[in-house]
Order: sequence, then C-alpha cells, then structure tokens
Amino acid sequence: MARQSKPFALARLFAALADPTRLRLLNLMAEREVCVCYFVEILQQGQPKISRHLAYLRNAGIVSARREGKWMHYSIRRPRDAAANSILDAVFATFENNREMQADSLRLLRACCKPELLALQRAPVPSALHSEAQ
Amino acid sequence: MARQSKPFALARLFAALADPTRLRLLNLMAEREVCVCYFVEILQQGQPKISRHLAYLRNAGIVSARREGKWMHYSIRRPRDAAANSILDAVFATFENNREMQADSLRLLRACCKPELLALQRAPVPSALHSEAQ
DNA sequence: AAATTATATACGCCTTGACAAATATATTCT
DNA sequence: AGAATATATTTGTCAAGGCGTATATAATTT
Repeated sequence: MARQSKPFALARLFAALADPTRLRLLNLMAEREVCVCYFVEILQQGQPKISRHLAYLRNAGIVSARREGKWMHYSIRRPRDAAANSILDAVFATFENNREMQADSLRLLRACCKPELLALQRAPVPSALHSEAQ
Repeated sequence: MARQSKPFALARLFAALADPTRLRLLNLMAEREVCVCYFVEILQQGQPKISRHLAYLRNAGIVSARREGKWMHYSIRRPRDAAANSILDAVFATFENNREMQADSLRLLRACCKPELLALQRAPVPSALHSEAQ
C-alpha cells in the first residue's frame, strides 16, 4: 500500500466541504464567532442536524468551539497547513459572490439586532456584530 | 423546503474533490490531456478503479474525454461557473507545492519519454509533453 | 433539588460511493 | 471474421455518512 499522506489530508478537507449545510455554517462563521442557537434559527434546520454538522467540522479541524454558560460558540479555525488555508480562502471568497450565502449572512445580522424576534430569549449577541450592524 | 441551488452545486464540486485518487488524477491532467493507460501505470491502481473515478469526474463536469482510436484522453474541463473555477485554481496551486503530486507529475514526464518502460506498446505520447520534456 | 434551557450524542434507517472481480463494449490488428 | 487491446460498466460487498427521533449531558434558573 503506497503512502499518500498529503492527498489524503486534502481529500478529508474537501469531504468536510462537501455538504450544503456545512458550507452555510462556515459562511455564517466567516467573520465572527456564532452561537449554535443562531444557526438553528437562521438555517431553519433541526438542532441535532446542526450539532452533528458542527461536530463534523470540528473533527475535521476547520472549526473550534467555546463554551459560555449554556451556549456554545463556534468559529473558524485556520488550519496550520498552508494548502488547506489557501483553499479555505478561495471558498470564503466564493461565498461573497453567492446570493444564498449573502442572504444567510443578512439573516444573521438581522437576528442579532432583534434577537427577540427569534424563539430565543436572552440569546447571546456575538460581540463582533455590535460594530458591524451598529 | 428552502431553495439553495448554489450551495448544492458547490458541495457537489467538493464531493468530486474528496478522494485522493481523483485528486491525483486531476493533478496529472493539470497542464495536459492524459491517456487512461498512463493513469493506470503511474498511480499503480487497477484499471476499473481509474475508469470509475474518471467517470465520476466527468459526471461532475470537471473533466472531459476524447476518444482517439482505442485510447481515451482525459483533460480538465474548466467550469462555466466562476466560483467553481476559482476554487479549482486554488486546488491546482496547492498541487504545485505538494511532494506527492510533484512525484506523480515526474513519473508522468518520465513515462512519456520512455513509454517502452511501461507495460504499454505504442502508447500515445501526449503532444503537450514533447516540448516540456524536450 | 427540581425544572428549564441549550447542546450533544445514540439509534435505526437509508443512500452514496469505494473496492475488487468479472464482464461488456469499442477499436484495431491479422 | 476472429484475436488482441484499451476502456467502461456491472455486480456484490462494505463502510461512511445523512436524516429524524429520542435521549443524554451540561449549565442555569427557580
């Protein structure tokens, strides 16, 4: 069996990107840490589904999690590998020209300005958004 | 059920990239059209396996095939979609810094200079290689 | 401590796709 | 036409992973 470590590592990254829900999650995290509860509301998908996809991304090393009380905040974790990093750059660049992704981002902005519109009470507002949405 | 055409299309591209054998095939095709027989010899993998992966890439619209007598030549097919295109650019860029991929490319160069070393007689030499290997 | 809230994991079901081995197809050679 | 060559597809098996439902865990509130 021939060794082919690098191709395998790259393939693993692409597998992590090979799902529309995971791409949408990554897009929402592009510039900020986001709480799970927002993912659920904005993507309008079941909470276990969101959690499973976040776990997948965490396993793939693309995302890291931080607990804050009851809430879990997820954020992009830049890979140590330069190749993976440049590919992620390209991916995020395409998000900026994508209608659906922009729509998701807008929903996140709005939700954070008026969290009372969601099913959430006292949901944590990502600090990075205060300045952006001003 | 919400529409999310674009994320689905992107995810499909990544699924096509999520396999080490397919990545190696794409790398070999990066700058030239390549005959199936070379893939088999260089990657040292069974012919049906190579063919199946090439069919997958063709289905995903990343690659196109051209028949020439008994031989099938495969080459990169640049996607119409700008997003997919820029991602492919990033992918090929990482190939250039990847040891394993460079080793594969070298093996292709050598095989084309001395096709008699392979199990192939009268294998077609990719025209693009004449100038590169001079 | 009991109830509530937020998130994660387990379970069962189903689809996709990877593989090897066998077989089919297409083209060329004799 | 028949044999040989190059490639593609089929078949059967297996593992990964997607989904919804149910349940477990963790932190907070009362």
